Amino acid sequence: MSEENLYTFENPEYRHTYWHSCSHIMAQAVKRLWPEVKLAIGPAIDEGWYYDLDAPFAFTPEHLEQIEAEMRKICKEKLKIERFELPREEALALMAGEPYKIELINDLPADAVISFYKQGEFTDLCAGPHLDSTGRVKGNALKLTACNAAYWRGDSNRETLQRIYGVAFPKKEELDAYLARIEEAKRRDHRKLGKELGLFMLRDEGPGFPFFLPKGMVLRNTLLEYWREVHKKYGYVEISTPIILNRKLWERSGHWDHYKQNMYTTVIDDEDYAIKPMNCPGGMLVYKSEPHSYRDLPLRVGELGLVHRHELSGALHGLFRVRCFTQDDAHVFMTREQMQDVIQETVRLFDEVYSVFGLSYEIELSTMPEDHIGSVEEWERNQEILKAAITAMGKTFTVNEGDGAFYGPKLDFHLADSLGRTWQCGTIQLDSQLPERFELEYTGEDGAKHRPVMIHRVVLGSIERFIGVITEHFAGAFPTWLAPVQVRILTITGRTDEYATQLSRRLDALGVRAEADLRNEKLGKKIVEARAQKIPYLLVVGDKEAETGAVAVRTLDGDKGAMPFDDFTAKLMEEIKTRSRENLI
RNA sequence: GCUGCUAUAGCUCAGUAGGUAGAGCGCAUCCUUGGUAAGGAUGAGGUCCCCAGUUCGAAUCUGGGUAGCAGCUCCA
Repeated sequence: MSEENLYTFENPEYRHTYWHSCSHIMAQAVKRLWPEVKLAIGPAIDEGWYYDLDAPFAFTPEHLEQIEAEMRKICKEKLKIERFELPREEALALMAGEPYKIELINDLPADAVISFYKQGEFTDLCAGPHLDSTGRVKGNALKLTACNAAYWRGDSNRETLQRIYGVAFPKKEELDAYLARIEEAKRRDHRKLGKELGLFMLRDEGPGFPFFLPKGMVLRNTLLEYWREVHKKYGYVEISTPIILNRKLWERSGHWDHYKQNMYTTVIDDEDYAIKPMNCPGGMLVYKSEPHSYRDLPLRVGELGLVHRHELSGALHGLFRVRCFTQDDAHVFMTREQMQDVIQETVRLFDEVYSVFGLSYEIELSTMPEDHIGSVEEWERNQEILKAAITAMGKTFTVNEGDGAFYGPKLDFHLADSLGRTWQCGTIQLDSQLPERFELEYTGEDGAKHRPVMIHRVVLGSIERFIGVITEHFAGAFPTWLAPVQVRILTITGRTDEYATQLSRRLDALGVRAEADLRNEKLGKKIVEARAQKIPYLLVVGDKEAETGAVAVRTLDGDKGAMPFDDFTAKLMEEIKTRSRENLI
């Protein structure tokens, strides 16, 4: 980066510094207004900053406005921001009234440099860096966006603090653009669209257990039809394993010890059972049900498995976080030599599926967690195989230390939607532990018994979450192949009812999801309602069209004019068949 | 689970200093047959989330639940 660009907002480091200084200005404003408030930490984040505060009252939107006003004053005061360092004892003395800062200082290593930043009457413990003056921040382009709870040091056993979030830009227009983007995201919220489009619902009777409605079910089934097609192509077979299985199985798999807090359990005839939170143990039993040869490997076994997990009530969120969901699971059993090839083949399958939806992704490698089974050497070996496989494909990844499944390391695929937000959907988990626990075997070329290894993998993740993601990604306007209703025929007067019904039947015969709106309503109203339902194709049929066998086509982009019905269907069928994301008409 | 906020018609929301409720959309019926973003009239819909308490009287106040929202923690 050239010298003159260092101090522009495009430079992530400068942006970070700018927001970090904003967090100090906010803390200063809070201390001016309410000196009794204790400061915890206040870093810059991806979009803005926050500061965690311990206040004897709850901050309201009015409080936030007061703080914003004080912040603007501090910007205008153009206070010089200066760094200084202190030995530990003096640092503790300086922060005497701030218990959280004292704790932070006490936790610093003995040889740490303890630095402070001072602006006017306000001084904060901070590693920096910072802007050189509060005057650098444009007071009219900052906004405090929310106030919420956060645990001190992210520990749910410790104090709950109040976290105030803010964001700021060098220009007012940029702040407005940011706020407009937040509004757009709200407009696309799948919970709102799901209700408006009749896709799914949630009831008090089953918190976190979604109901799929007829339209949502069409979407879901269409998605699964595609899933089955792709998996068949990649050599998968499909199975289905029971929802409820005996405790002994879960003890053997390790879930009873490592996952019990999330499992629903029940007693049947005095025996403990668990409702499956994962599909793998059932899959193990299927593998073990018959002998296997090395010639059968890799053996790719898919299962659209319904799992139940007791998630914390506060974690529930529309279809993104539910308590029962269908995983598009699969287990691939293989020899050690096949591991890299299988992983790469799986990534190619992921690429194929995600590209159909126009979703890009980032890969995260999660390594050994504290609560794990298997040796450290085994974990490290498997982590290296995952790294090598994707690196050889020219893909990059970030590392999430200690976030693997209890039985093995994993690659998580975080999908970015059209607003750039990311959601974890796909995952590839490498596992040599379950084959060990279940004593899986195959007969090798040498005639001896060998232990296979396996991957657990999902592409869509949970069908529910994926439907939520694409609902927001497409803002409810699904590509035609996925749309619950693909074509709606709109009549202008009752004179063309018969023609409309006839077209509807012909589309039906072609396998197109079509319906006719014969209601005694104005055309304009029919269009408004069909647009609200995001139906991709509207066919307006009046006397003119009925006479010539034509249809007047309208898409969500507008009026496309009249064309012969057969021309329309030819293009429509092509669009559906190729699963195009663009209208071909 | 934790902190804060919220809960009124199928949906989106008004409202009441405590005296059993309203709009728009939707729905039903009637009139209207209208060419690309909402034609008109009439009508039916509510245990104002649940349970206690205070009160002559609670949808409104208080307490406790439940669910939702924002975030944290946790996660597909």
